[in-house]
Amino acid sequence: MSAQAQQSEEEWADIAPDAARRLVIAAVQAFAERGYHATTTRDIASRAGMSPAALYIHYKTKEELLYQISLVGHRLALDILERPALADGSPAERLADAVRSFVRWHAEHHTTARVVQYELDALSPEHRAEIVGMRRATDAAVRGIIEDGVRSGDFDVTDVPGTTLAVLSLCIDVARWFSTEGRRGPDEVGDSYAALALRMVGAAGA
Amino acid sequence: MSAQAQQSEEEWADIAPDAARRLVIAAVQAFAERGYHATTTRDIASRAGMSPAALYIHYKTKEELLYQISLVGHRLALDILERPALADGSPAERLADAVRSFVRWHAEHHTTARVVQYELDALSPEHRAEIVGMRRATDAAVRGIIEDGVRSGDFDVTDVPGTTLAVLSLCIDVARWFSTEGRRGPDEVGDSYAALALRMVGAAGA
DNA sequence: CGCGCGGGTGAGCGGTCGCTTAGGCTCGCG
DNA sequence: CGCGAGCCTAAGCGACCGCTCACCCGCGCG
Repeated sequence: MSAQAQQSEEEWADIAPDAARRLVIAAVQAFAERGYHATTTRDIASRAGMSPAALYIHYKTKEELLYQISLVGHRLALDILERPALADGSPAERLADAVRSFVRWHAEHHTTARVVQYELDALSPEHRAEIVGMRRATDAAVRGIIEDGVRSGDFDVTDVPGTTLAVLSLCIDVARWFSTEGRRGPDEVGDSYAALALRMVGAAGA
Repeated sequence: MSAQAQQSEEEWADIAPDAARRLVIAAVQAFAERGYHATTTRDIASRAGMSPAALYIHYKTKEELLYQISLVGHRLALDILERPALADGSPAERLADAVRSFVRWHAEHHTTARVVQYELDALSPEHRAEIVGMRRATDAAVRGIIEDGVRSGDFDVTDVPGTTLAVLSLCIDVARWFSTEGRRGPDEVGDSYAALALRMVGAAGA
């Protein structure tokens, strides 16, 4: 099994049965490559090694596949950001931690992240509303760290919501441009972005 | 005429005849709202107030409409960035200028910018290659300013290409999240982002 | 006046889409 | 052994897609 395929298997390990997992993995690849609307259910099924009809045994619609991907992805993103948000340590350490791991995830899983971050509008209104709620939580996690830093005097930020948005925006956009062919790997980009984020909040000595 | 419509008219003023311009404006709105693949030629034509067949009098295919939009948009983006890149003044002034006006354009014309920045993959391979070439030029413009700043000692940057990418990435992502309903207008976001960019390059006193 | 031409229409073609239906195979289990 | 549950397929339905065709209208001009 290729390293890529191995990684996909781990990422979606808790989806059963096997055929449903293969469909999700196939859908992530297809959606990331061509976008949700340009992907056909026939393409997803054939990537997963089955007939077009088999997809509908495991998922009611194509949109439900996207929802599944979006839900798991956002849950993971929220986990990644809330760990440093609730941790001990200086605001600078926690912000650096949050940005580093969030960026590393966007780089390492950039196919999944691309679907999660850029295909939101293809969700049904109900599913979309649910996901938007989770995104508010990720925003609150980062904003909390920055507020702590401002309160303690470690950060110098006048517009906290605006800076929060900018930091998150910078991280999310990694999914758009990151390529495994590029000069830097996920770890390098994560470290570099953690330093950039500290500069953006005016952390002393950054 | 609404302020929005007025702005669209100005943005595409040099496209003639009138019907072709109306089609471009309709296509930009439709592509931005639903994405290229989810937009039908019938929808574009009806927004422009004509029959589905009329579209093909002015454009050979739906993709040619996207190409037209992408080409004009990228030309404008390149203009905006190259003016401060080639101007006199300190690197800090020039970088702030470039980021401020680039961000302002992405906010003010966020519907156009969304199409220009996020529908690249829907272009034909030939058209895509041409646009990618223009994007390399925009990257070079910003990199030039940062290199000048590093050389003069005004900036403190170890990874110039990486930082260039991050600054551009931050600006481009404005098109994704900016909304006219939001708290800040294009000018406020532009000023705020210019300051953030100066911090990212470690400009003295930023 | 008649006539060509640029810009328009209604109808529709060939193809593909998301999804359904009818049926078949392969197990574990009483 | 029989038989139901779970998983899968071949075939195809109805809708809708990008795009084309045959035809029409108003206007400038010899």
